Amino acid sequence: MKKTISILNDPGFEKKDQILDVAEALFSKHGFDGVSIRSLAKQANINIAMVSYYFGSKENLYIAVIERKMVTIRQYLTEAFPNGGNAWDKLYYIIDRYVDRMVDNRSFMNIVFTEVASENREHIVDFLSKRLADNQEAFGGLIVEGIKSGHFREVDPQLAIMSIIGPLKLYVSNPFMVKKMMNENTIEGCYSSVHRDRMKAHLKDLMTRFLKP
Amino acid sequence: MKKTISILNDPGFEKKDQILDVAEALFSKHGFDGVSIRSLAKQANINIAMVSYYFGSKENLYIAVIERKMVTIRQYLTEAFPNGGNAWDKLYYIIDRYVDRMVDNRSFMNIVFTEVASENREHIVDFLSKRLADNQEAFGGLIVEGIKSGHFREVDPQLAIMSIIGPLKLYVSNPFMVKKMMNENTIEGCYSSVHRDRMKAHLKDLMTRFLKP
DNA sequence: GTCTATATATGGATAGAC
DNA sequence: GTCTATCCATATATAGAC
Repeated sequence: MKKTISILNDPGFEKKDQILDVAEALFSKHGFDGVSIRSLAKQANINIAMVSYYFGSKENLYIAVIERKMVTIRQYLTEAFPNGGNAWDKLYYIIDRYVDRMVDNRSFMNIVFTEVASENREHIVDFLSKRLADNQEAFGGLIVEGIKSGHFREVDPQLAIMSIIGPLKLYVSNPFMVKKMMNENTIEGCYSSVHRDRMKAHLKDLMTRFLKP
Repeated sequence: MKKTISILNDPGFEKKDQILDVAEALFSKHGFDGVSIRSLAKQANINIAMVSYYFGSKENLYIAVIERKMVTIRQYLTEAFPNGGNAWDKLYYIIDRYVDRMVDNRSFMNIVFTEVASENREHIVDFLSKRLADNQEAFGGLIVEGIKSGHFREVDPQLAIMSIIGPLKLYVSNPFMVKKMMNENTIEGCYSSVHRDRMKAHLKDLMTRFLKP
C-alpha cells in the first residue's frame, strides 16, 4: 500500500510516463527519425534535458516506449482460454481479443509494424519480430489444432494467419484509408465500438467461410 | 529512333534514373527521414551536389520517385479487362494482376503505405490517398457489380477490399515476418513465382469462399 | 530534479572553381 | 555537368548553475 502510494506520488514516475505517452504518440505518427527531442519535449511540456536525464538517449527512450507496452501486451497472451469449447469457440474468442488489443494499442502497433518493416535498428527489429512471432504462434497453433480435430478443413496455417492479421493491420494503421472506407470524418470515429464490432464480425465471418470443411 | 538513342545516351537521363532507383530503394527501407542525401549519393555513386542539381531538393527527389512510378502503376489500371467473362472471371483476373503489381513494385508500395500511414507531408499524403482510392474503386466496383448480377452474395464491399489488400500488403511489406512464414532464408526467395502464385491462389480461394452466395 | 548554455555532429543546400 | 568547400539550420547530448 505504502509502495503504491509512493510510486503514484513519485514525481519522476509521473513525468517518465508523461514522456513515454507523448513519445509513443509521436513515434507512431512520424517514425523514430521524424521525431526530435525538441518537439517531443515541447509537446510533453518538459525540458529538453529531461529526456537524457530519465532515459539517457533518444534510442533508449524509444526502447522504453516499446518495453513498457510489451508488459501490457504479454498479459493478453498469457491469459488462459475459456475452458471447454471447440476450435471454433477458441478462434472466435481469440479474434475478438486480438481486435481489441490491436485497436487499443494502435499507436504502439504502428511503431512495431513500421519498425519491423524497416531496416533501421537491427537489434530492435529482431526483438520485436520474435514477439510478433509469438503472437502468430498463438493463431497458428489454434488453426493446426482445429485441422487435426476435424473442425477446420486443411488449409495453410500461415496464409490463414495472414488473412486475419492483414486486414486488421490495415484497419489500425491506415487512418486515411479507413476514414474513407468507414465513411467517418474523424479518426476516433473509425475506432468506435460500432466499427470495432463490425471488424470483429467480419473477421469471424471471413474465417468461418475460409476454414469450414 | 534518333530520339530514343538520344534519350538513352543522354547522361542526364541515365544519372537521374540511377539516382531515382537508389532513392526508391533507400526511402523504402528507411523512410524519408531515415535517408540522408549524403548516404544516398554514396550508394548511387554520384556527388552530393547532383541531387540538388537534378531535383532541387530532397523532398522534390522524393516526389520524383513517386511520380515516376505512378506512370507505370496507372498503366496497369487503364488496361482493359478481358472481354466477356462474369464477375468471378473479372475478380480472379484483377487479383492476379494486383498481386503482380504489388510484388513487382514492393519498394514503391512500401513508400506509399508508410507515407499514407504517417502524418508527415500532408500534400503528399493527400495525393497518394487519392491514387490508392482509385485502386480500391476498381475492386469496389467489381464487387458491387458482382452482387448486383447475383454472382456474389451481399457483403460489405469495403471489408471485402480490406480482405484482399490487407494480406497482400503484409506479404509485400514485412520481409521478416514473411521470411518466417514462407520458410525462406532470403527476401528474394519470398517473392519467387512459387510464393507469388501461392498468394494469388490463396486470395482467390479466400475471396471465392467469402463471396459465393 | 530542473534548467540554461554549449559542445559536437550531422544534414540540406549552394556558391564558385573547373 | 561535376566537384570541393562551406554556410546554416537543426539535432543529440551534456556540463554545470541553481
